[in-house]
Amino acid sequence: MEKILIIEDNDEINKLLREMLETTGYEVKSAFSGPEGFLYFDQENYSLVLLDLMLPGMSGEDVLKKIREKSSVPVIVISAKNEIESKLDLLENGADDYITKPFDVREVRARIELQLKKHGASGGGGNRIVFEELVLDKENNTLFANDAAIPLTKIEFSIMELLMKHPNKIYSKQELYELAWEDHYIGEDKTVNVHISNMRKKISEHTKGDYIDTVWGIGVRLKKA
Amino acid sequence: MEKILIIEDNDEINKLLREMLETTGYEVKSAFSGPEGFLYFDQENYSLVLLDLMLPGMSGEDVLKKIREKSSVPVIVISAKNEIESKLDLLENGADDYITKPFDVREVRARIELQLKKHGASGGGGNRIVFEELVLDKENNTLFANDAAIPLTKIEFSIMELLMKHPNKIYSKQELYELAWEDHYIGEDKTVNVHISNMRKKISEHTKGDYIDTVWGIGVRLKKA
DNA sequence: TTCATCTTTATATTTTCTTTATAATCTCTT
DNA sequence: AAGAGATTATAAAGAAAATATAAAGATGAA
Repeated sequence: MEKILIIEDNDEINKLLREMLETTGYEVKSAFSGPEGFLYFDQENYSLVLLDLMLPGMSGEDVLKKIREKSSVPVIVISAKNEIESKLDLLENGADDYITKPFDVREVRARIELQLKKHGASGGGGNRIVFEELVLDKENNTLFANDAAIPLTKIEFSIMELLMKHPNKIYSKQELYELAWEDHYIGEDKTVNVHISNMRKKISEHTKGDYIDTVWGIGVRLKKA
Repeated sequence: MEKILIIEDNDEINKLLREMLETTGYEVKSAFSGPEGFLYFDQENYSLVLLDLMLPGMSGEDVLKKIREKSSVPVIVISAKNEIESKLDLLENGADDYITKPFDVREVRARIELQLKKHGASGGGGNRIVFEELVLDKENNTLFANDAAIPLTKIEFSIMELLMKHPNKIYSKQELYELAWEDHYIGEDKTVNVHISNMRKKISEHTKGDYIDTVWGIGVRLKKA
């Protein structure tokens, strides 16, 4: 189901949007400040963001900028009429469309559907998997720990993807090898060990523990730090 | 001076738009039927077209189609609310934006200014995409870095356009090949590499870094220098 | 033809992957 | 609880794969 993130500090407007979108069949998350919105954005994989410009904590412009550092998710800016005219370059800086207050909810819905259609067609839906403070971002081939970007190589990414898709599930080295390499297991588990070791090193530079847990004699899994 | 063509059969709305635009400083031509509008369009070079959907003589959709056979001038569609929802694909078929009736004239003005800005403010032609200090100008097949003009070849332009449309998104060489060449991937990535190499050379003559970032084993993307 | 662009070829460079060697850790037995 | 044997960890070297770039050849339009 399409998930939409609303970042809007006005309670009533937030609720209005939320109800309209839920009725239409979207899953909705509401945030009421800039930092809160960005936090949510980081934790889940949204199909679209509705973003107010005047926000407490962090301005909408800054939220947009931070979102754009990681993702090309469609963002529709909401703002007062007089604001928008001076903010035209927002659309050059990453917003996909804008809507002025006061708005008609049907108008909002139409523009959301348009953006979703556009982005769905061009195949640009960046997938993310989240586990605790780790976010695996397919669009960037990058693992984020808190806000630090940890670039992963192709194989590292494949392994991490498996582990994060099913946290706590134990993968044998044979499974990891066959799934990440898409090849048959020849009895060589040394390679897998080296990759895991390298990842641990990278991850623990940015977090307390590395999240990769060895289950002796069985395999590895993703586990709370 | 920017010339705007209004194609709208309702006398009052036409007049309202016309007066607002003239006050704002545009030169305006009013048409009241589909064929009339297209006739005017053919005779002069407009910077933007405001197009009603319900028109006598020829539907707005058809007018848009005929305009698009000749020109990429920005077109903003105006229509009743209930109409627009079923016409979302209009924007995929050539419209650049839409406005629903009843509208606020300031809203119309803002969207017109946005489109003019996007389309390069001059004449009726090309789009511009901006990323950091890079500006890609569709009209001249040219990339501007700061103010230096970097001429791009056709294929170079296609690749750059893709990269700039979704900064940070990683494109595999296969994607680049298929999208820029509009052809199927035969397993030849060497060509793509050569083009990217050539572009890097051109770009870095005028900037600190080239903005093209290689993600080893995955693809390339546009990234902050 | 001539010019510019595109593709191919060949070689250099860079990054990643695997192997090797050695150290550390765990389990199990006594 | 100590030690053997097996398993895993890590660093570093070597092999393999992917990419960069220059230059030659092919293509196609004016």
